[in-house]
Amino acid sequence: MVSKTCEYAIRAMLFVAQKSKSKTKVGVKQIAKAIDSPEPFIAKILQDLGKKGLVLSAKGPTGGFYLDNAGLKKSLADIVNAIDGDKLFTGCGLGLKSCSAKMPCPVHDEFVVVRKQIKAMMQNAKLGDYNTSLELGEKYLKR
Amino acid sequence: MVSKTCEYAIRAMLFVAQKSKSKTKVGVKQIAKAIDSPEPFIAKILQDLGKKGLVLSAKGPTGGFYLDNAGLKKSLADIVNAIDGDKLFTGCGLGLKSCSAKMPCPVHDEFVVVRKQIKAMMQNAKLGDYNTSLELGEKYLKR
DNA sequence: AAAGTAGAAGAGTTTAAACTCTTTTATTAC
DNA sequence: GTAATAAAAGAGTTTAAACTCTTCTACTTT
Repeated sequence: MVSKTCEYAIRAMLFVAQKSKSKTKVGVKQIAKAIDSPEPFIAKILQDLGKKGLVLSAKGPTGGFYLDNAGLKKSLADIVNAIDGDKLFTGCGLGLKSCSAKMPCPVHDEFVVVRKQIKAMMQNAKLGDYNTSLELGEKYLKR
Repeated sequence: MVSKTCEYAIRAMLFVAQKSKSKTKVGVKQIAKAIDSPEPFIAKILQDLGKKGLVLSAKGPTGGFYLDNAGLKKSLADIVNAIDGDKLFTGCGLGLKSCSAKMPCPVHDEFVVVRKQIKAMMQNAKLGDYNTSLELGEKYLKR
């Protein structure tokens, strides 16, 4: 559905979101541990997301990654778009370049419906929405 | 959503299905041309599908791949399952191994809904269902 | 039976995603 | 201002998916 890179990105961002609620910045090491991912790899991903304005960071001691209130309102769709592009939301289900309403692949209509639902679901899911359930230990970011 | 291999597989099978309606067997060369895919690669894929009982084949002159009536009733879900496995239908949206109702990732519930829809859509889409629209040139398998 | 066609099988190459390592630069605490 | 800390940046490696090539085997037509 989404790339592995994107999966790591979402999990990392959900963790950063959780910590940002209490104004805490988190380092790469802490994030990697929390989501069980290769440390240098998640560093790369977060740098990329930082460049694209989806996460804030501070260097030096007490530094780390964090989100402001605007950042907490970003959606999963924003992350997916930043990492994987909009292929998931708009691409053809059978990989055809020119697939469209005018020149549809056999399953075009069916896929349009499903893709719309995926997009809506991901646009509706905001990074800040999961803080409480993560805090309560009802939801997990690793294993 | 599905692997490129799987996209080729579905397109090839839809083409074979179309030709099988008129009891015609089609060779790899013809299939590759019809769906615009690398010929040796689609050969591999079809061999694999043949081994798994999803397509029939005959060697020698006038040979090729074809489907019987049972084969025409196979669904896209069957193809996806044979090539990509059931990851798309049952895997975790964030890549967690142990994600389940008991130990859910943050987006578990949302993904369960969407996956169910994808599965239903693909189970409902049978290989033989598209013969007429392909014949009429309303739907396309390449470009 | 011979010739030609077509799939089967296995090994091999290419490419892109996934992941790692090293060096640099910025910031803060002391 | 110095030392420690943490992210930024770039280059490099590994792995798996995507794709290719060659040889073999089976079948059908003449």
